[in-house]
Amino acid sequence: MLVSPTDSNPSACATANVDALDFDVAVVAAGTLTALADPVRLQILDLIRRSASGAICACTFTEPVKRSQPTVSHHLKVLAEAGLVSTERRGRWIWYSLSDRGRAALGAVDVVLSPDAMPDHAGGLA
Amino acid sequence: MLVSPTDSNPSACATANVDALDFDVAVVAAGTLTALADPVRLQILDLIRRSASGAICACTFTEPVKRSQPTVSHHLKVLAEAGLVSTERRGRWIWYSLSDRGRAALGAVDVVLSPDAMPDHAGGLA
DNA sequence: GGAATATATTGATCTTCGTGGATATGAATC
DNA sequence: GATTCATATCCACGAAGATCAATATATTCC
Repeated sequence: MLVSPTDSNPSACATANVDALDFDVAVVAAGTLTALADPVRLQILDLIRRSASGAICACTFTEPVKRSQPTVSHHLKVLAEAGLVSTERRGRWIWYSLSDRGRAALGAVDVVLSPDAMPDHAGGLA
Repeated sequence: MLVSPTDSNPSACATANVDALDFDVAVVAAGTLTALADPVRLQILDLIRRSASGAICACTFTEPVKRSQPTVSHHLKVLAEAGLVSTERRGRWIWYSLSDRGRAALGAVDVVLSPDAMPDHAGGLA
């Protein structure tokens, strides 16, 4: 617990007697957040979530997100490496769906952007 | 809604008839997530949350996060510009506390890293 | 006012990342 | 096997960010 002598000695700064969150744990968390922290990837995740069957073939993304095929492929790889999406081959195409972590992460993003937390915006991502 | 002809014509790829999430909205969301997506900043936010009074003076961070004073100042600025922390001058020092958005965001990070969403880790940040 | 000190800014370096053209890989169809 | 096509990889470039030494700014105390 941190020392916070606000009353006894208001002019003195508190000394930290607490260790910070373990750096390696923080790195893992930051890694997942980095995978989420890109507008195109958020668009991709949102497209998957709003899909009828819960899965979308990779070829579907380029048009709505207005990015080239290599760029989309790159973003899909980042999302897959972060464990946010899973893939399944169907014939000639590869279909992407949200993993459990991806669903939880997207829900968390909604919380961060909810009206309560963000008065200047309406609703979450959708 | 996306077209997903899995049964009627399994060999054909679905055509997207849906617009992606508005790019500007996605940029705002990604901005908040970018502010969160750094291990040192997660450590800082966690230190504030675990503090006794809910506020910590800036001078407290350098030691536990093992970064220089300018680096800590930079991270605090990023967090403040993202609206995740708020500041208050107390005499010679500046105290940082979590804003409502910051509290919500940290809670969301916990969700993302919860055992359910992340089987290979125990508990959230704390 | 001047010294001391807490915090912010500047400048520079190094790394990471988003992007797309060109190309490679791989699976399916004929 | 050859062709077709969906996806991935390679390569290069520009932008953004993390870091810290040096310095500036600002506030308090004497």
